[in-house]
Amino acid sequence: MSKASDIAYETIKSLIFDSEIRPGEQLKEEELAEKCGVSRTPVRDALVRLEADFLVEKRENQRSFVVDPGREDIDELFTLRAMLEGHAAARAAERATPDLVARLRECLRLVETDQSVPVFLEHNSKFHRLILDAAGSSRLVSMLERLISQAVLHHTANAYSPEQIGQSIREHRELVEAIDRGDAEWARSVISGHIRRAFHVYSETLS
Amino acid sequence: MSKASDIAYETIKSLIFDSEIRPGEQLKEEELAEKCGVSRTPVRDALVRLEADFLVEKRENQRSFVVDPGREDIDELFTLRAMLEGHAAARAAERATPDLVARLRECLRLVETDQSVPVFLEHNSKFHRLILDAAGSSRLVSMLERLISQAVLHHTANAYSPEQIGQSIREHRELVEAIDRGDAEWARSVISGHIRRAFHVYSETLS
DNA sequence: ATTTGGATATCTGTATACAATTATGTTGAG
DNA sequence: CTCAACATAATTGTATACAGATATCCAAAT
Repeated sequence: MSKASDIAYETIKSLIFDSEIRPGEQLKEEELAEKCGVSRTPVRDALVRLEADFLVEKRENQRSFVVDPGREDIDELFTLRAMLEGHAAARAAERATPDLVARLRECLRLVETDQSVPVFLEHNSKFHRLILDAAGSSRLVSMLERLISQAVLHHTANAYSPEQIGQSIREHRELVEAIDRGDAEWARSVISGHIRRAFHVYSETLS
Repeated sequence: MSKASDIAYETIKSLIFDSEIRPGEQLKEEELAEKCGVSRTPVRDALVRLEADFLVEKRENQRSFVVDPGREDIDELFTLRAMLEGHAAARAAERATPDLVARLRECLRLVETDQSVPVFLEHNSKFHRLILDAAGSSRLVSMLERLISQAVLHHTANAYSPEQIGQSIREHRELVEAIDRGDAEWARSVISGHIRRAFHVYSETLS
């Protein structure tokens, strides 16, 4: 997409992620246009895209709102993610190259040397991204991107404990081994469990 | 969405499904605007939505084209659909109500009395739609809608022979039984197989 | 014949004006 | 005081104009 349209898209997305616009809140085109420094036209483009990302919903009265997923939605979200990402991992294992494995290991190594939360979060998403790309299915990639951006929405500042980070890293390590050996089903199982566990960690911060 | 925007969306979609615009062909906004009887603005809206549906792609040179999925893409498409629709069927089985089962049976009955291709097609999609709605997950619904809206899948249906229609109906009947008994895994297996089979039917029309 | 340069045409991106729709506030009747 | 009906404001939808980008074509040079 073009410049102004992209600016609008990224800016609005950031506003949502940084909770400067809260779930359930209304999005007014003119207001957003001003904040983004562009006209309403690219803002409308961005809103349509954000709708496809499940980040914004347009209600019957034609107004746009930031989505506010309920507990049920979040459960379903993680389930779908586990399923799709499991599929991605399986495919990645089938098509694994030495280069991919090397990159994954590098990613792991960086987290292991510094297990602080921000470093972990950064390399965590990088790790998942590598696997996703390795699956080599553009549709799968965009579907998962949309789901993941949803999950992040409610859970930006999640408090991972050191033990939980340790467990995550162990799971990642196991996943790399599964991929390295080309064992698709092993890879699928590991990552499904990994995501289900993440769901429960998240669940507890809710209640 | 609004009137003109919806008209553009539906019209362009039809043009693609009816092969009046072929895969790989360029979509020119002004040309489409004229065909739809609206201005370029709602056409652009429609194009962004069609992009999210994986029906249209915008290349680096900023031009829009009808997607032309390769054999690999189509395989992946059916795989994803089998996975997601399997999940939908499993959920539907878990939450099955007598009303849902009755509706599914009614749908079946109508096809059994008249096994012609058009009647089959209509009730086929209605059948799948019922299950999808029964799964009760809005994200799952829209993800599947996007996958199903692929032109390929539409063209598949026309290739069904009487025996294949018969087989499809038998599978549907089995699915209803699985749902009626609340057996999620049975439902998942039946529909996965159902879709994988559809893939091979389609595959043969290709070569 | 092939390539390079640039003029021209085509298409897309954005802003803006105005129309249509939806929300809000106010007044008056019961 | 409550509610309906209307007037007014706020917001979204669409068309259009123009600017910017990309493609196309043709001529001149090698």
